[in-house]
Order: sequence, then structure tokens, then C-alpha cells
Amino acid sequence: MSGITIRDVAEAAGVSLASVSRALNGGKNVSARVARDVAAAADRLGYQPDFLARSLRTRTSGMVGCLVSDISNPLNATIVKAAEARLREAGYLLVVASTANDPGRERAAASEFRGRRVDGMLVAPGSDANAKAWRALVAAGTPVVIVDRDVPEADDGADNDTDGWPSVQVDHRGGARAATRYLIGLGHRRIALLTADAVMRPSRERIAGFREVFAEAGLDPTGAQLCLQSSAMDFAHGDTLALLGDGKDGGRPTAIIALGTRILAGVLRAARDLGLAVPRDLSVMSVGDTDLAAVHTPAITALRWSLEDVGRAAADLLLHRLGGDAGQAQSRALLPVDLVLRDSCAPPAVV
Amino acid sequence: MSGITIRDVAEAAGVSLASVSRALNGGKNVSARVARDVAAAADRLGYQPDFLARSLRTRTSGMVGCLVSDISNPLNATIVKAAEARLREAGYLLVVASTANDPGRERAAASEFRGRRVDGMLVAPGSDANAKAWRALVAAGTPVVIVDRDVPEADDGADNDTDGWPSVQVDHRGGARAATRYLIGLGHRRIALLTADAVMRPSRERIAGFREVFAEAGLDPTGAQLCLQSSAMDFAHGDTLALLGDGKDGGRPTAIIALGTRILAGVLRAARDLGLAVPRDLSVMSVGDTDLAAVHTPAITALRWSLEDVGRAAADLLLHRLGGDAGQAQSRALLPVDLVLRDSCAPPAVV
DNA sequence: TTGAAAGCGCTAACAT
DNA sequence: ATGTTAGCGCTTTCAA
Repeated sequence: MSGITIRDVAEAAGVSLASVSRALNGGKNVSARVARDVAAAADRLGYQPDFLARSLRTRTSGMVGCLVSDISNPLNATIVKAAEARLREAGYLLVVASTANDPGRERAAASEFRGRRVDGMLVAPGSDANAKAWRALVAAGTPVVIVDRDVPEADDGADNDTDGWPSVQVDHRGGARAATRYLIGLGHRRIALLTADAVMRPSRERIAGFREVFAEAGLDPTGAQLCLQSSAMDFAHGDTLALLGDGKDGGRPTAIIALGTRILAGVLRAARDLGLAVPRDLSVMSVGDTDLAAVHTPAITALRWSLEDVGRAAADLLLHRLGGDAGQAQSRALLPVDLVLRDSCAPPAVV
Repeated sequence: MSGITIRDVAEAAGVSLASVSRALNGGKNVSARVARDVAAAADRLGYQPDFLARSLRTRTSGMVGCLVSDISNPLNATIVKAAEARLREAGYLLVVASTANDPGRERAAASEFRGRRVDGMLVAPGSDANAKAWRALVAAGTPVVIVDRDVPEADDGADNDTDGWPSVQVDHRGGARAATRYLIGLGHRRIALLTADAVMRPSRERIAGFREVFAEAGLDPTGAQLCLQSSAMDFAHGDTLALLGDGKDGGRPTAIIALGTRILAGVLRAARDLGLAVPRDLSVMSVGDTDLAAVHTPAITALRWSLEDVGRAAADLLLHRLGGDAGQAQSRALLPVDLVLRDSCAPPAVV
């Protein structure tokens, strides 16, 4: 272990503890001689300050907690990575907790973070279950930035407005609108939206955008199929088979929008199993752009947004709050979504 | 903020500070009455112990640092996630640092971790550049587990043996052997190994296994092409084009082993661009099994190993050391690699 | 400009 | 079984 304390440095440099502290922290009121001697002594001894002790004294840990449902999800991982890079530049350490979307673990992790005295938290709740807990957290004064999520109004009738929360959001609604318009423009009328979730903000917004476009085009909204499945882990394979394979050609969708990589994977596998050619027999669009979408044959048209920007924006918002602008108006970032045209969408075959 | 200290609880419960500490830490020598009163008071006040203060006193932070080159890489992320889960069960908090394979940042992160007084570290060095630093770390007594990497012998002639380090390794060599045997069994004689790296342990072991099989089959090792490229980021697209597209049919490989997802993506794109059908015109194998490999048409035969096991094993090894068996013989885990047969490999076409 | 001293919240001797 | 006390290593008044 290091074992070398500030006291050792003080002795070696022949000055007092306080002087060492001041010198090392670049504080004022340090003579050039002391500064030099202290630096030399610290260097020679290989002194490394103890963050723990410093934190105890200053009441700031220099740590930021990050609550994310599943860090092995490449999307989340990319966000976390970008946030971590930014936070580190600012001298903060990121501690992560994968919560597996379990509200209990989410609360436990948040509590653990508080006990560890993190200076702030980045949180992407896995559900709305803990909305109350998040509100309590900010109410207690913890700087919190919500990432790509909503914190629904408390159902106890409190006058909290969720829109005012410091958060970074992605314009999923706008993206879904663009995607839907594009498909309708190609001539599609029966479009299936495959999602594993309909309550979280991203899915909710996408569904809303999808419906908006159908409504504004004067199309029968029942032509828009919405397929909800409980788990994305089965790759949406079964659902897609059921959706496409029932033979009722009049009702069979001519295009599928897959919300997420796993679902896209399931859709593509199902199409392959059914002998359906993309895009001739079925147009496929991916919400979220990954290697899979880019490299597949044919390459999959996708909705894309910058995960790095999400992470960076989240870190910046938090740093801003940690920087002292606590009372500052609640900032909120809204990031754009782009439609990347590739080869997986075409006009529907005339039947 | 919490603001409530152990002192407040002591007053509320009408006992001494020490009793509260004992009661809360489930120590011995606590009467039922005190235990009850303390628990009640703590609960009522919403007391949350301050880890920072506790750590300062006990000289253990309950934190484990994780050094990984790029956490947005799904492989790394999965490992980290599994390790984090295990560590949390044991009461440790994982702090991560993405080092982008930059030796400087790696050292800086390690140093930061030490300053933060992490109890141990999980490290997957991005290169051999910091071998000396890692040795210094363990020499200083920090429990370190190396993940899927080697720490080469110090070049200063010290008598450190790298094989004794606590580490979790993957049997990449065995996997490569199985893969190569399989391809040779199909009739392939010209096989290209595409990798972005030839020095790190995983690649080195794979290349070694590949060569071993060629040698043991009595085949001309020059028939085994080894293509090194500097970056995986261009999806290996250009390299594959150059490799396949040069028209010299006699030298063109009939099978490609792609070391990594990005490279696989590049290979597949290149094959598509050249109008080569997989596996008719070209057999493709992936080292590392991802959605891309599983879902591609045709599905890609792949080498797979459990990333979860890697993360868990790393955590277990470290926990074991943290548990006090510091002097214990250096343990080392070796995890198996499986060949997952799919549809992307076939006998080479007769020319 | 420098040093002495108090104390952050907690645990662990040591005493009772 | 319980209380008293002394720090862990650092920052930060407050004096000098």
C-alpha cells in the first residue's frame, strides 16, 4: 500500500501539515520555497493523497453513480462510456450499477450510492416503479439527471411536473414520424410496430409518433399493427412468425418496424425461416442502428441517434449542476434522430 | 442530504455511539433491547451509514476498480456486467474506467484507483506497455486479477513469472485449433485469418493454435494466410476486398476466419460487394459469437465462450484474494471455447 | 505566509 | 454488555 500520509510529506519537507495541504492543492498563500520543497518531498516519497479522507472532510466524494438497467446492452454501454469519459475529464469517477430492470435492485443501488456519498447520479430507470424514489432523491438534494426516460407525476397529487427535471431526452417521436412517413410514402398501409415495451418513454414516444402520422395521413389506424411481446430475449422470433406466417395475406403487414436490435434479429430470422425476401416480400426498418443493421444483406434502413451525445449531454448536465448552479433553471437536452436510408425498404408487392 | 450521523441515532436510542456501531454491524455483545432500540431509532431517523467515514477507519473501501479498454464493446460490457453482479453480491462496488487502450490513461486510471483506495482491481490491459506498472501494483500488495490477458515478463530480467498471476484466461488456442481442424476437414487449404492484432494474448493464442493445426496436418503453412491490419474500425472491409478481389484465383483463400465482430462485419460486407456467396464461394467463420453472427443469412459458424463466466470467474478470483487468502497459491481459471456449427462453412468449390 | 488544532463520521481498543 | 476514547488522513478555521 501507499502508506505515505501527508504527515510524512510534511516532515520530509520540514513544514507543517497545513502547508503541505495548501501546496498540494495549489492553494494561495504558499511561498515558492514551500511549494517547491513540498512538491519535491511528495514526489520523492511517492505520496498519493487519500481521496477517502479528503472526501470525509470536504463532504464531496468526487464520484458519480450511474444506474442503468443493463450495461451489457451496447446502447447503454456506449452512453455510459461517453459519460464516463466526460466525467473523468472533470475529475469525477463513475461507479456503475446494472439493475436488470428490477425496481428493488434499483432502489438498493440508489441507496448504496447515497451511502457512498456520490456527488450526483445519472439514472435511466428500468420502469416507472421507482418514480417516487427518484423524486425523494432530488427532494433530498441529490443532483440527478434522468437519461432517456420520464419520471411520471407522483400519483399522490403532488404538484411535481416531470417536464422540468434535468434530463437528456432523444426525439424518438420525431424519428418515428420520419420513419412512418417514409414507409407510407413507399406505399405501405399495413405496418407492424414490434416492441417489447409500450410504457417506457422511448417506446411510448415512438408509438405516439407512429400514430400521429397515420392520423395525419388520414389512414385507418387499424392498418397500423402494434405487436407487444413480453420479452425481447427470444429475439422476437416467435412473434414475427405468428405475425407473418398466418397466411391471411390481406392482413399481413408489408413492413415491420423493429424497436431494438434483438427484435430486429428476431424479425430477420423469422423472415429467413419463412422464405420471405427483404425488401421484396417485406420491408424492414430498425429503430437503433447497430452493426447488425449496417452489415446485414440487405443493409437495414434504420433510425439512428448519437449515443455518445446522450452520454456526453447527461454528463454535462450533471457537471453543470455539480458546478454550483444548483438553483439554475432545470435544463433539458433533446437530441435528434436521423433516418438512415439503406436497402431494406421498398414499395410493397402488389398482390 | 442524509445529515444523520451515528451520534444522532445514539442520542435517539439513548445509548452510546459504540453500541450503535455494534448493533448496526451485527457485532456480538449487544443486548436484545439495545439492538431493538437502535434499529428503531435508525429506521425512524432514516439513518444511513457513511461509507466514506467507515472506509477511512477500516482501511477498506469496499470498491473494486475495473480497467477495461473499451466498455462499449459488447464483449467487455458483458464481462463487466457479470463481474459487477458478483461483486455486488459480496458487498463491493465496481468502479470502471475505459482506457481506450491508451497506456497513459491506463496508468492514470490505476493511480486514481489507488488514490481512491480500491480494495482490488480487475484489469484487462490494452497492450503490454504497462506490464511494469501492473507488476509494481501487485508488488505493492494490491490484489489484481488479469482478465484474458498476459503480463509479459519484465525485460529487466527480474524473476517474475507471468504464468503465476491470478488471472482468468480463455482457451483461445484450443478454440482456434478446433476451428482450423474443422475447415481443413471440409477440404480447405487456403485459409485467411483476419485480425486487427497479433500481440495481445487472445490473438496470439489463436494464431498459435491455427498454426499448430496446419503443422500437425502436414500442410504447407504458407497456405495459411495471416492478414494483419492496423484498425478494426474500418470493418476490415478494405482488407477483405484486397484479399479476395485480386483475381489471382490460385491464391485466393477459400475460407476466412474473422477475429472479432467488427472484422466479421467487414468481411461480410466485402463478400457482398464482390458478389461472393457464403458459403458457396467463400466459407466464413467468426471468432466471437454475437447477434450478427447468429442472425446473418446464412448464419455464421462461430467460436463462442461464455463472457459471463469470464466476468464471474474474475470476480470470484478477486473476492477469494480479498477474503484473506492473500498468500494462497495464485489461482488461474481457464475457460473453454466452443465451436458453434452453423451454415457459413462448406467444402470449397472445385475450381 | 505559516502552524496549531479542531473535527468530518466512523470503528476498535480499552476500560468498566 | 456497555461506555469512553483515540484516532483513520485530510481540510480548514483561527492565531501567530
